[in-house]
Amino acid sequence: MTHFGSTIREIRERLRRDDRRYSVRQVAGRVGIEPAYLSKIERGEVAPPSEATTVRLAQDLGEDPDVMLALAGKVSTDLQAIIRKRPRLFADLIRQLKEAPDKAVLRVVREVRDGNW
Amino acid sequence: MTHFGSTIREIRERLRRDDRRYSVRQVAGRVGIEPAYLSKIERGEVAPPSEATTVRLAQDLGEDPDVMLALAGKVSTDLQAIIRKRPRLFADLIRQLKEAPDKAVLRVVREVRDGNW
DNA sequence: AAAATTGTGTAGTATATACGACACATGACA
DNA sequence: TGTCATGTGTCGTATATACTACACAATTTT
Repeated sequence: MTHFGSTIREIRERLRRDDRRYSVRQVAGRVGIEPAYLSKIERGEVAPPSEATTVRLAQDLGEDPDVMLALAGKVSTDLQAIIRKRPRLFADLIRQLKEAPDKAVLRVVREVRDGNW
Repeated sequence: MTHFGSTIREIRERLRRDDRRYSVRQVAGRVGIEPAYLSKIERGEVAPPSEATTVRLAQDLGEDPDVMLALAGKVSTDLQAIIRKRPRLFADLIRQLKEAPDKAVLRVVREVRDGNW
């Protein structure tokens, strides 16, 4: 569950192998947090950071914010806002898709993107 | 935004007109919170309660938990868990459906329910 | 008229969230 | 060999979350 920290650490260390700008200190500096805090996050000594910090961290490491938020046990507030506007509709849809294979979900995504409405 | 409290109050008072069991005290009793707390919630003096309490409250008042959670500014954790398992997929889908009319979303729900996969 | 029920004001609490500041030993490097 | 950067340990804090406990005046019920 505290998969978040170790994942961040792996990604950062991989990037660091050929770019010195990915030390704990430098990443923390760019992301706007204390190095000691990032260190603790990576070792799972503290809970994953806030949504905003997680997103900035994901961006700095070139990762997908939604994926990183998921690892942090969160769902981005903009997605939540969309759901909250039509709760019944989206609740049904999401529960419906719970067991559906990726393929089926992807097909739905494409269908909607191609605007069949 | 603190639409939540007034909505609860209206629903409860409506039910109360022909059922004495829907006083602040009795509802609070069944839901498992202090009457004073429910009173404050209804008047928007405090923030909406936790997810668990909101759901019990919705059930007691015969309302849809997802809708009540939405009014409380929340999205139920079980929906979030589904999203977090496949963040990219669901993030795409939901953002895709943001502007889609209810009709289109409903069609998708039915399509999936009828198991075209 | 007594008893019970109503809603609400006041005050306080326990736990979680989300960090910052500083110091320090170790290792790299020039 | 001195300087600089590295990661991390310790301690503290501000704010939010989610309530409880008690009391009390007003109304309702019996």
